Amino acid sequence: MKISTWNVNSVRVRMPHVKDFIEKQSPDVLLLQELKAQDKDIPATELEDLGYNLIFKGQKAYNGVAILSKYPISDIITNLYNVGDDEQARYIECWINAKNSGFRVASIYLPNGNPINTDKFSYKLEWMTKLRNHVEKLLQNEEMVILGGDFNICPEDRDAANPESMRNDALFQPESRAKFREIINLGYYDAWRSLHSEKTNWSYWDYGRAFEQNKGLRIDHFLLSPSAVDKLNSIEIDTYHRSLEKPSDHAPVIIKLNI
DNA sequence: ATGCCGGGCGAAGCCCGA
Repeated sequence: MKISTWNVNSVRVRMPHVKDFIEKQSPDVLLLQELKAQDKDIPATELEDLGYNLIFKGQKAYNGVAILSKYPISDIITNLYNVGDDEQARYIECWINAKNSGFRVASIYLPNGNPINTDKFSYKLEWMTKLRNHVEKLLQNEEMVILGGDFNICPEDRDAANPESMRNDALFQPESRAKFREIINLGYYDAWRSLHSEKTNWSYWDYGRAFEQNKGLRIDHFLLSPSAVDKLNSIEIDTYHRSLEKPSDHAPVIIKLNI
């Protein structure tokens, strides 16, 4: 089972890259973030024609998340808040009816939170509390749970090429990291760290010269429930699709599970 | 280094990202 997450920074602009990625990697499940399109402007038929069932939550200009699956989809959730409370399209979750064993998967676009000392940072922390409370409930069912997406958190200093330049960044604040650890401490495993205790790698590079200088951040994560991490076989970051012309500023992250 | 990128919106310049 191959599952990938990718912040595409506009699904309409990135469609050629998304198609190329699917042709080359053919993931069973693909989680997308930052669609930057309202529902009616999302190229749904085009994506479905690539061989996927599709669910999404769009929003005008900002955010937007989707799940593509080769297997049937059910039990969809599109909001961590009460209905009508959160208009930002940052969360979508479903059950994947895979052949032998199903699993739950979420596509997450966690708020950036910059600049700190503003309501944007407060919103980030509030949103993370909502996420924590929700994913805690998911563990109670003892299902395989796979949380993937752009978490906008560097879990540790070694998850940035230049930690000192990040000290005042919302992605690096002790409060942000503490909230992230709260989720880990519920019993979720950072897939990258589960397989690579020392090795560092980036999933995001700022536009400009950051990619050629390989100065990036590791902020796109897979968090796996105990029964899911038991099946984890590999994780890789697809830098090829960051190297193309007109790329997203994020690279796809790909995990393989023995299911 | 904070927006010098890049994208959306809407038709110029501002909001947002990390």
